[in-house]
This record gives sequence, structure tokens and C-alpha cells, in this order.
Amino acid sequence: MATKISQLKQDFTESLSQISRFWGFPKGMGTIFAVLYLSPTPLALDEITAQTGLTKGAVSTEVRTLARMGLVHRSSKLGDRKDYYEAETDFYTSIRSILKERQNSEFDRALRGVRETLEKLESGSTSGDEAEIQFLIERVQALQDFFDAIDSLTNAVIKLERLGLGNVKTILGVLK
Amino acid sequence: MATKISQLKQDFTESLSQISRFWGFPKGMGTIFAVLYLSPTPLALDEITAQTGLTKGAVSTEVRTLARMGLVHRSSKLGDRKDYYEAETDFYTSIRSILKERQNSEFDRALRGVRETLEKLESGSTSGDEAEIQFLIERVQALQDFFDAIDSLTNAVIKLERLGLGNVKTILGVLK
DNA sequence: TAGAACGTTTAGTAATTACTAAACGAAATA
DNA sequence: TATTTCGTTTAGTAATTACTAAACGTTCTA
Repeated sequence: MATKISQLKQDFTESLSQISRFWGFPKGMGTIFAVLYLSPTPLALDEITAQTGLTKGAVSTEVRTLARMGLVHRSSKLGDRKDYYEAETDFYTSIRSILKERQNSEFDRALRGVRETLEKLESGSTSGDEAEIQFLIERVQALQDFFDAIDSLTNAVIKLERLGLGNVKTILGVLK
Repeated sequence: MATKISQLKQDFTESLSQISRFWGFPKGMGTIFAVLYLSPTPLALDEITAQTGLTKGAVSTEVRTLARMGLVHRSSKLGDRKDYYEAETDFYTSIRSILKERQNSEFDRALRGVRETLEKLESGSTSGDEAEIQFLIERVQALQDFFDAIDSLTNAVIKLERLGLGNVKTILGVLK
């Protein structure tokens, strides 16, 4: 027996909401993206509110952060005051801008904190038991190295044109 | 002028808390890990509560999820009823178990949801405008491909012995 | 067997986050 | 200039999440 399109869209939207929430983004963000992603044409704010059940306010703010992350694009029609939004369909582009976005965040400040701890320890300006200081240097250094590796990997991904299956297999092959 | 060790530890711990929160884990989890990570010896539950300011209950539950993720290890001393915890220091090991952990989660269920949507669309059992169905198939398929790529990459990382800086540079070189 | 020393669970609270409803401002239209 | 049509902001509420305090069960010790 046949499934209705509307039902499928709803299921899909629900799945994307979950995924969004899982990655620490508001559920509504996933919902909005899903609706835009399944629309062949750009949608205006009101149409989004209608299809998601969220309020104008919520859609307004969340669609803005989606745009900042590069997951949706804002456009406008001549002689039409409305803003229109459409989903980015190239995820390799999206992932790059998301990662970039994250680089200037709280996260980066925290990373700097770790680096500063390390620098202070190494500069010899720390008072206390010498053996303990040596131990701390080792540990913090190891963590710092790890962060650096992640950072390199992130930058690598940012620079990639496409993160296709072929490339992934190449990576595996090289490293094995 | 000299910085006190205790001050440095506190700053470091604060940084790790932020990082933890940023990745969607409870702040306290980062705090606990930091305390363990900076300790040369395994710590008992009470010592952790003392150094973090959290309560026994909170430490008990959070240390358990840390253990499940492979970020800390539980041990015990002979003739001592206490549990002792120490931090995993090989982050490449940790990251693998975190990723594994995540694979059997809500997230995976959501992914399956997307795949099902695609299968229903492709099976021809969907009622509705044919052109629209075709459009939906394209879109959902593209997303599915993306997820598959991510999945491959994740599995690749899981299989890696070490994700050291050298390897990352190799990846970059190969893909450029 | 009573008591102490553990870790766990539970029930409730505090803090955070996601959202709503409504006021608002700016731009277009009458 | 008054009115409509848009998007944004704000102030408050609902829902979720992180945590506390205390009861609890178990195992060891006296």
C-alpha cells in the first residue's frame, strides 16, 4: 500500500531533527533545514513557519544561524520584500563553513587556555615541587599535541574540495 | 613572579570543562577528567569529589560514563574496598572508543530513518506527483551519500592505530 | 550482630536552553 | 500621514539537563 509523500517528508524531517539535536544544535534547526532541503524552490519565512509549526521569532533567529553556518542561503526576488531561503546542497561546502565557524568560538578560547598553561609550566616561572612540575608538563604537552593533530586534520578537511568516498579509501590505504 | 601550581591546575581544569561543554558533554565531566589527568596516581571517589567540588552522586554517575567512553579506567587495590580511577592518556585510543560508543546511539537510529525514507521513495510505492518524487529521491540520495562518506571516515579513524601529526600531514599530502 | 565505609540510586532543585507571544521598527502602499 | 507587510528583538515560559542531598544496599570490621 502506497505511502503519502507528506508522510515521508514528515519522517525525514523528524530524522534530521534528531540528528541536529544529537550534534548539540537545537532540534528546530534540523527541522527548518529539512523543510528547506526538501523544497524545490526557496521558501519565505512565513512558509517555513507554516511547515515547521515554529513561530516567526524562532525561525527568524535559527535561520540566521543556519545562514551563518553556510547551511542555508538567503535570497530575494525583485519587487518582493520577503527574504527567501534555500538549503545548501553541497555538504562538503557546508561542513567546511561549519568547521570554520567553530574555530572562532568559545572552543578556541578554551584551547588557548590549555596552551597558556603549558607555556607557563615550561617557562620555569612556576613555584612548587620540581618533579610535579615535570609531570604536569608531560601530561599537558601530550594533550596539546593531540589538539594540534585534530586541528591539522580539521584544516585538512577545510581545504578539501570534496570528501568523497574515494578519498576516504585513499586515506585508509595510506595509513594502514 | 611565580605562578602557583594549584592555580595552573585550576585554570587547566576550567579549560577542559569548557571544552567538554562545547562538545555537548556535561561540564562536570570535563572537570573530573582534568583532575584525574593531572594526577600522577589513581584517585578514589572521595578524592575526586574533594577536588572537583561535586557531590558523590554526580561523580559516581559521570565517572561511569567516562569509563564507558574509555576516557578513564577503574582499578582497585588489594585489601582496599575503594574504586580508583585514572585517566586514559592515549587519546587516540579514547577517540576510537568514543566513536564506537556513539555508533549505537540515537544518532544511528536517526540515520536509519533517512535510509528508510530513501528506500520507500525508490521502491515506487509512494503515491503522489511523479516529478516531485523524483526530486525528493535526488535530494535524499545526496544526503545519504554524504552520511555514508562520514561513516567511512569514522570507521577509518576507528581502525587507525595512531592518528599522529605525521599521519595527518600524509593525508593532506595525498589529497592535495 | 551492630556499625562504619563504600558506591549507587532516587527524588527534588537549580540552571540552562529552546521556544512562544507580542511589541517593535523599517519599508512599502494607500 | 495612516495602514499594511515584512523581519527582528525582547520578555517571559516551557522543557530539558546538570546537579544536590539524602536514603539505600552491600561489604567489611569490630
